[in-house]
Amino acid sequence: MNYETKNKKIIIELLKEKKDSHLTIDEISSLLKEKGNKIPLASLYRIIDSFVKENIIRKYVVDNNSPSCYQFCDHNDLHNHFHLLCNKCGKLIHLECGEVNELIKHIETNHNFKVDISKINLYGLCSSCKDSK
Amino acid sequence: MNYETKNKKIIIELLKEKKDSHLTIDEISSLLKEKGNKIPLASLYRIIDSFVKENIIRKYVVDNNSPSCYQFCDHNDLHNHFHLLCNKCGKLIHLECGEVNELIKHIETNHNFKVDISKINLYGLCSSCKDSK
DNA sequence: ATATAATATGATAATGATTCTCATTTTCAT
DNA sequence: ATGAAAATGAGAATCATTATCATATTATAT
Repeated sequence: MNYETKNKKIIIELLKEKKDSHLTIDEISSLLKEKGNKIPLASLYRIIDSFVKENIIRKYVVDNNSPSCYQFCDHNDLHNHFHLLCNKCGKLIHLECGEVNELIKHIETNHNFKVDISKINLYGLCSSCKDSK
Repeated sequence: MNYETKNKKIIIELLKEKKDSHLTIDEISSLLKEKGNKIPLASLYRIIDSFVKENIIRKYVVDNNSPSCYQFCDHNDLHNHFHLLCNKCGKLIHLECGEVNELIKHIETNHNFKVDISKINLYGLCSSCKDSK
């Protein structure tokens, strides 16, 4: 793995520290600035994309004109992680749920398609919007 | 439903005709031009977004910097119908699979979120791309 | 059918996330 | 330590999508 450069180390440190949130590039940039590390956006994108390719960081594509989110990928707890998005209030809900693996396994064996769990976004109504309607 | 305006009728006609492919806004624009209908991009986006909101058209967000795809959504085949999209070759696979209902039911009862099955798109690798890698 | 209110349109500019360029700097293998 | 290879920083460029706003079309009430 390539943790070699100074920037890469700084970034991976931060993302490990914030492993419970999913951050946009801008948020990551701000957090780095707070710690005195000004890394330009272009570099951030480059470095984080390289981590994504190496499966060290996971990328969540929310929608086409909102920024993607990134999160440190602890292989122990992230493999059941996907997202629910409320169509009404826009809330993003992280779901840690093993049930999804049944479906993925089924699709892989019966329909011969390898589903990328990190890209799963299910749309619908969150608890509050469901009731308020 | 609002099929009322001339543009809306033209667009929905085209998308019904092409219901077996998923098209980007640019592709739709070109197809319309070929038929002698020049509808500006801004209008296309507006109209198609309204169809998406009405569940007449389905939107696929492929990745953040590639254009979204749109496809006519026939309510008659929507029961267990959702889509697989290959991240490598871009192929769109229609899947009629009841298994997904287990997951949806689970999420609704255990996580209190009402999933809209018509918006489910799963991303990953299709059979040929899976092997060719 | 006509007048008026409501909504849709078209043209264009603006936005904003992401990517590209390229000269300079840092890293790594020898 | 030295040269090749890769990473960096700064800024501009890209490009899908949205916003703006004056005009045109559609729907509603008389």
